Amino acid sequence: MYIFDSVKKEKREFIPLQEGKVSLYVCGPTVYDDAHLGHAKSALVFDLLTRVLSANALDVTYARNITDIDDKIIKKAIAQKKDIKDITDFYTDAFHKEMSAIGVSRPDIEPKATESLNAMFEMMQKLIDSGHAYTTKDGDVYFDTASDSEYLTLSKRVQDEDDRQERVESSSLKKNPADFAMWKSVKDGSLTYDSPFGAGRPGWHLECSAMIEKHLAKPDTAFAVDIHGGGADLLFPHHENEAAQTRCSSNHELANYWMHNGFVNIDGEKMSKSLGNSFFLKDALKEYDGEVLRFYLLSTHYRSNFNFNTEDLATAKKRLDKIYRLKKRLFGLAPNSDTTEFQTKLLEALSDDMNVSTALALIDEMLSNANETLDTAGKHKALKKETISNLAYIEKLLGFGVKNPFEYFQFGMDEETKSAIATLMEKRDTAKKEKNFEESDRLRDEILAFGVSLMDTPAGTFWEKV
RNA sequence: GGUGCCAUCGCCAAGUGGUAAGGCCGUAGCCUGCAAAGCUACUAUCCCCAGUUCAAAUCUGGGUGGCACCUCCA
Repeated sequence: MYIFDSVKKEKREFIPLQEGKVSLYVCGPTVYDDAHLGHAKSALVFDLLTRVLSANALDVTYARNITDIDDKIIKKAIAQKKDIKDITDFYTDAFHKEMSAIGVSRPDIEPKATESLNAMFEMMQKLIDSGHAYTTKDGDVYFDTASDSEYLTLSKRVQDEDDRQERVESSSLKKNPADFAMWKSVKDGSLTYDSPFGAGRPGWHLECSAMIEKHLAKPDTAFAVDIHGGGADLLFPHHENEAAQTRCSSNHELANYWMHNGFVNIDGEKMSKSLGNSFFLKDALKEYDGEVLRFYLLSTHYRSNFNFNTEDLATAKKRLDKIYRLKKRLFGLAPNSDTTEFQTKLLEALSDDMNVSTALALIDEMLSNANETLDTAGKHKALKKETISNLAYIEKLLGFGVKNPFEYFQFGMDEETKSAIATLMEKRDTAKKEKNFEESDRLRDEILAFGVSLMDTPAGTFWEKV
């Protein structure tokens, strides 16, 4: 298994801290709004990673946090006159449902900020005690970046006087403009959390470091976790700050391997809330099967920037369709348990820093071979079983082709339409048997008008939604 | 301004020193009552310039053009 380490900037062979085991931590969503395609991409990438690691006989412990304490949440709660928990519960639930729709499994551990406060307090106290953090007279707690000689080594930034962090966190009580808040005291009372440092709320970076320490870190290893992942934008300042907190409060560095996934852009522009061009997952799921979105978002290498457009999405669907058509041809057969050469190669491709492109090329090749064999020598039972087993392997490893193939091709069609189509198909069948092709073609046109395509096969006639 | 990434067929996209995977689209053919699906065949020398090397899309230098981060952000 090879992983591109985005801090060392090179592909490295993956060697776990503990033999046979992997700890993976990924920065999850802040639950104050609907998930967009970018959240989906990130979740998908690390979902695939866990599958590939597992297929390499590694026992993966995967944690992804839910940030349910945040200024934006508080702001929304005030604006909508709701409880914070109502908002965070709502979006957490929506997130889970949408992730499930694109085939993303739940992580093994899903810590919430609200449930990790004690771990955060502990870490803060350690940092204060060791001189890496300080309290201001306003009651804020800041991380003292000057106290960490390794600060900025992660993102390889150069500290300059024009540091932009100053612009935003302009508290004059900070020792250094680069210092970041671990605890922000709030005086108004209502929407705060109690702590040994007074009422307030934690800084965003703190929760990840604290959760990792609490849920994943082993005391005697050089790194808290094997792999830490997240979106490319998180490298600085988020991961830099996380790394500093962990480094200064424990005896290990944060992660042995860092993985950052590329961005999803729309029409060449970054999708972001401030630009107002977010494409929400829930909207995409109304129009497309979640698995199509999964296939599309995963079809480009995870580190590349991804430019979303519906034409490419349609192309991705066509490719996924081919998997399902083969599945349809072999429907009802049970797989055998042999490991085929195809499966070995597929895993090999994905084990090379998740080279999905090569994997897809292998799949297309397998699909062609199988179809060709089925066209010419349709009776070969062993070959059919082998193909089914290959398809099952693709399902397991990539999550493609997991649905019933007939239902897959009927995505979004209501029962009324389906039965109307069925009626017309019966009539067409009768006309065909009577060799009344004029009538059968007329009926076909009528069926096609429902936005489906029709295919006559030896096993009968099937329709697919276009 | 600082830092970093990228530039491969009409489109999407692998390949990171040994002579360009795959998909979509297109064309031709097989199959089909006709279609659809499936199958077969055909289509690029890798942004530009210079250099290193027996050999470069792949390394180095210089251009040009995109993009990202430096502020909450997947």
